[in-house]
Amino acid sequence: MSPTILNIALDVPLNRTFDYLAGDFAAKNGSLVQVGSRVIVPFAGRSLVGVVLAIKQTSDFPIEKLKPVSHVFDDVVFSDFKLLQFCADYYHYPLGQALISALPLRLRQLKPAVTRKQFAYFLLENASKNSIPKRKILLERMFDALQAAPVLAASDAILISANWRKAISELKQLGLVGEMEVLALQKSLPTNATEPVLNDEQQQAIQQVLALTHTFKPWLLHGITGSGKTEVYIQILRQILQQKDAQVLVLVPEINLTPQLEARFRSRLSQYRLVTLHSNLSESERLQNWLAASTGAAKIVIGTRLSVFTPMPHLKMIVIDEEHDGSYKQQDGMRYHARDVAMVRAKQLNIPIMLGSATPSLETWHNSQKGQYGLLSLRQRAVENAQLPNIFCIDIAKSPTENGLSPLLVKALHDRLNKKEQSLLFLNRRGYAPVLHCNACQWAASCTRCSAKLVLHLSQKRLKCHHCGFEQKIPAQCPSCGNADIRPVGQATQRLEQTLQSLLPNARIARVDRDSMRSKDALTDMLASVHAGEIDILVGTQMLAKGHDFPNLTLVAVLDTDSALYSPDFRASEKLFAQLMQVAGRAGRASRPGEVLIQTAFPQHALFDALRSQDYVSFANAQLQERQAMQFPPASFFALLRAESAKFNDVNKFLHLAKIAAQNANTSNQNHVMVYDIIRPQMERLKSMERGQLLLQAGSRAALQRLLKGWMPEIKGFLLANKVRWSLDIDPLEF
DNA sequence: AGCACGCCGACT
DNA sequence: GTCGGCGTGCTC
Repeated sequence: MSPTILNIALDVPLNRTFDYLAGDFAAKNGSLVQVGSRVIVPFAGRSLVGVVLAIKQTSDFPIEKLKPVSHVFDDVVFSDFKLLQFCADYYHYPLGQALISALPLRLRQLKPAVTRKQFAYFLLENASKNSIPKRKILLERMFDALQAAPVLAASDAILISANWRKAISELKQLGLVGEMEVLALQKSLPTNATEPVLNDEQQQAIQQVLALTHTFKPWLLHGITGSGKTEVYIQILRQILQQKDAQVLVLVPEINLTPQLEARFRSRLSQYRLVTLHSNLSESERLQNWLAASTGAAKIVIGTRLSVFTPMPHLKMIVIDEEHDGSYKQQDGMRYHARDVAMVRAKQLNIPIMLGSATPSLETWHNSQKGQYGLLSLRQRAVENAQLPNIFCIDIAKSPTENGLSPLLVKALHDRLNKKEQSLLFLNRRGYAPVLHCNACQWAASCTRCSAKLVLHLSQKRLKCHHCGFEQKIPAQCPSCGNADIRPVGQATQRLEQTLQSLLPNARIARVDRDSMRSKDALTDMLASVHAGEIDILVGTQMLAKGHDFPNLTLVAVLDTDSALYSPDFRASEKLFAQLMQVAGRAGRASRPGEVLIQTAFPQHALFDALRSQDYVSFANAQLQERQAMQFPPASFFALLRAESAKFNDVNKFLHLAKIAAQNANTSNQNHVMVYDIIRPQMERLKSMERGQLLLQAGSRAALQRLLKGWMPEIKGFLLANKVRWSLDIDPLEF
């Protein structure tokens, strides 16, 4: 009788899978090993975790050389390979690596996944606080908490003390506390489900989507900030979830998974078990939630990009909020785009998918214009009385800035201060000044490891590289010529804060950037004090652009946009427009009209025209025409081969070989793939690595993929392929 | 990727 | 004499 052979995917950078003997783990009566089982196998002298792809009787490899698997776990069955197989092919990444890295960390380890049961605790009858020994303050505090709440969940107990587990077990030993098992992370939220009144557009959108729920159908929900997109998602999903066992997946950008959003879904869809999957979870929470999704127990999964791969046996709809957001693109390893992967998943499962945005990516807009996606527009603000902000440009040629601020802007800030309204200043650069410059010899402090200038951080009296973390003391004189007159040049948030404080000494100013918001709760605390009206002027970076609503905020100023207007990156205006729309949405969300002031040297730029009228559609259509004329995405498709090494010479040689191979493949396949010259990215050197890249462009995905199919193995065969670090980026966002 | 196997320089 | 440097080559 032929032995049972397991085809297994392993986390190794090889484009193949491996066969093992099932040995003692072969299916007997009940099947012990199944497709999707997690296993441990011996591999090149070590033990690795693998996933069983197939069970079969034959192998292409000599059977006598096959080794038996060392262990088969029964903790998880991950048999949903179709999506990852597609990704492995499309992104040219080894299936095993794609598959294993889609698992929670706990499942990549050589240990069984322990799913700790969750308990809730309660005081036993007649429990008396007097039974607690003296000086056991923690026990007393825990007792008080238990007295206040009927049952205390682990998630509540941890708020009292990190040592809650020990305290609870002591209380149990004292006979004061009992425990009961509860469903993991079933937070009990009060259901204050007041149904908002929907406007016509929202109702129509919901009706249209619900008319086609059992087939693959992509929708673009295009709605300005405050138009009530979330409400549309919720009401659609509520209907979808009424199907038996149905599950839904909601993808959000990294920063958008705020407790508010989670709370809103929880309270409005409280009858369905909801789990989240994002980077702030502990590994054990992530495992619990992932397992809850993969067994079908969790009905709603809200997660960031990686959760697009979460197995969900009864997935019935996918929603992608803020679909244009760059954080959906994985920037290392398998460089997938979660929005695109979600689209494939929806197609494979034959279910609807909805992309929501105020400023859709041009790729998505293009698809909606072609009729491939159904377009649902929300043009009205759902928030009562809310008005669109007025957007003005301040021409810095006519009103020159002093320390980064034009007099017109300062006056506007004064006005708000007098009216006791809040203002927000955006400057996407943290630190004190972006450059430290010598007036005598034009020297500027730069990083030795990166091709970047060091940023001056005056508060810490240090120069820092924002790319590699390099730091040094501020030199007393110019290291190049000895001149003592070296000065900070340009504006960054710390300096802006300082300037504002001296111009407006009575204003209460707060700065929000990565430096000032180091600690875990700093941002939350800051947002609370803004809401409480304790802040007049906020100065901040990107961090402030998203999600936060300040009802009393009536002025938003944007200080430095011009570098993006004429950037070599063809996506720069798309990104800038989206960012400015988002920022503008921060102003005047309540009944007060907002004002947005943009300091620029190019007030006549077409981008600002579209922005002033909040006219995404004409902006997007104009951009699409430009892209069409230039044959840039979405009018064409890119693949980018990146390489880096300590010596640029190696990078160059590697890319040169790759280029020749691509050209040859092109002619022999009669392909029409454009192979560009080797170029260096804007950041030529990063962390002491010299970088280079080779761009391929084609009129269709198929043509590009045809070339890549033969090209990739060829590249892997180059001797230099092991000397330089390289990666392939399909549909790259950054160059 | 790792880890083993392999062939040449300075150490208890 | 051996410990260990990291070059190349294979992993079911």
